[in-house]
Amino acid sequence: MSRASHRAYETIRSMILSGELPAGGQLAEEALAERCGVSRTPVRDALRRLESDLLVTRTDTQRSFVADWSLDDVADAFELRAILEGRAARRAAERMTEAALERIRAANLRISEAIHQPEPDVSGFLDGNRDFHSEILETAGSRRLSALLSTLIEQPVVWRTAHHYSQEALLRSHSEHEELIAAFVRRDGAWAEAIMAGHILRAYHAYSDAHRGLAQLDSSRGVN
Amino acid sequence: MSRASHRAYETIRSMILSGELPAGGQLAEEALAERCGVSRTPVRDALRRLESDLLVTRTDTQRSFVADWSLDDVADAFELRAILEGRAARRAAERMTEAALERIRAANLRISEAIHQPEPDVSGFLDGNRDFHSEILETAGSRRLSALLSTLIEQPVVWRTAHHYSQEALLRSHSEHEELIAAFVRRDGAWAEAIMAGHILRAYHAYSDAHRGLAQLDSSRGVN
DNA sequence: TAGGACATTATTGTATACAAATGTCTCAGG
DNA sequence: CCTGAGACATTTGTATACAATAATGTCCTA
Repeated sequence: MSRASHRAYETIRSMILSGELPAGGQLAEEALAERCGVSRTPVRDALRRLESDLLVTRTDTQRSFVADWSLDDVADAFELRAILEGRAARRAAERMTEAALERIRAANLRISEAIHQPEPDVSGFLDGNRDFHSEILETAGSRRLSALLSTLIEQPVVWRTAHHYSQEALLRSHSEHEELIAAFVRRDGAWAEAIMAGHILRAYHAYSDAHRGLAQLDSSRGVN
Repeated sequence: MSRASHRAYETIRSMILSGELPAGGQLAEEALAERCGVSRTPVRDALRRLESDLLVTRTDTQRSFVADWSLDDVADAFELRAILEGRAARRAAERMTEAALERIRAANLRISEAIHQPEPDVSGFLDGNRDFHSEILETAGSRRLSALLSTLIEQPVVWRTAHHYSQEALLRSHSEHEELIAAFVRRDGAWAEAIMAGHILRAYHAYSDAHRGLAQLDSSRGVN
């Protein structure tokens, strides 16, 4: 993707993920064009793409809005992710190479370094986590599966909540990754699939707990 | 979607599905614009959309080509479809209403009429089949699941091969639909999921058999 | 003749102008 | 006070011109 178009996509996307553009808010092409410093044409491109990522929705009259993720939608996405990423883990285990295994181990090592600190480095955790999962997806070797999962991984609400995960949840995540690696070492697809599905569903509940906590905080402050 | 843009999408899509635009062939925006009778702008829209449907691929230098589906890609897509559409059937069974059941029965009745003829009406079968599956998807009530499956359902090669299915395969499909309906009547999600997964995988082999037959025919004629 | 620099052509990207559609506000009439 | 028609403002869709980039061809040199 070319310069202006790419910039518009990245800019709008990060504004949505960060919450700078609030859920449910309208996205007018011209306003976005100005904020991105490009013309409407690349903005329209970006909106189409974000729509297929389900980060943006459109009304029947073609107005764009920041997608509003209800708790049910998030649960839905996690459920599908558990199924598909489980399948990816199975395929990855069956096709695992030493080189890929090494990269996966390295990613988990970075996670370990990020979380074993008095004040956990959440961004470091998220980066390592992304690498860990995307290496597995790569090894699974199915373009379709990658395409399907790409719309499920980045969710605005989840992203913003990550900074409130307990250290315990982060440690648990790391140790589940270790178990996954053990399954890869043994090339045991069924095992890898089971662990991965459980891993994702546990992550859902970690999110759900953190989110409930935040919602409570907000309501006691009269926010929202 | 608006007039010109929609027309471009439909036109290009049907040219790809019908094989009028051969797999691997380049898609130049201006040429397509002329054939669709619109300007490049809506054509670009359409290409982006077709790209997210995986009917079109792009090189790293932004040239568009008709996606070339290898046999492995098709197998891959069917495997994912079996998983996801199985899940959809489970959810549909759990949420089934009388009204939806009636629409599903009606779709299968249309299929029955289309195939119980000396010369089966394949287009009628395909239409009824599409309705049957989309009613189930609707009843499943997951926007995400619908979005994921939409990229898996229409595959050019499969589409073109459908006209060579044996009548036996069509009859079998119809009777599997009946069994699915029985699972819906009993609101038995697990049963529905199992039948649906089997149904899709059987459809894959029906395709694969028909395709192999065609390929043999082509090669004996020196085509391709 | 092979290979590489340059010019040429083809193709895509971006900006802009205008058309079409949608949304909003006002105000008259009930 | 409500309602709806119509004018006005806002927003999106489309066409087109031009810029930027990639592909192709040509000619020169070794």
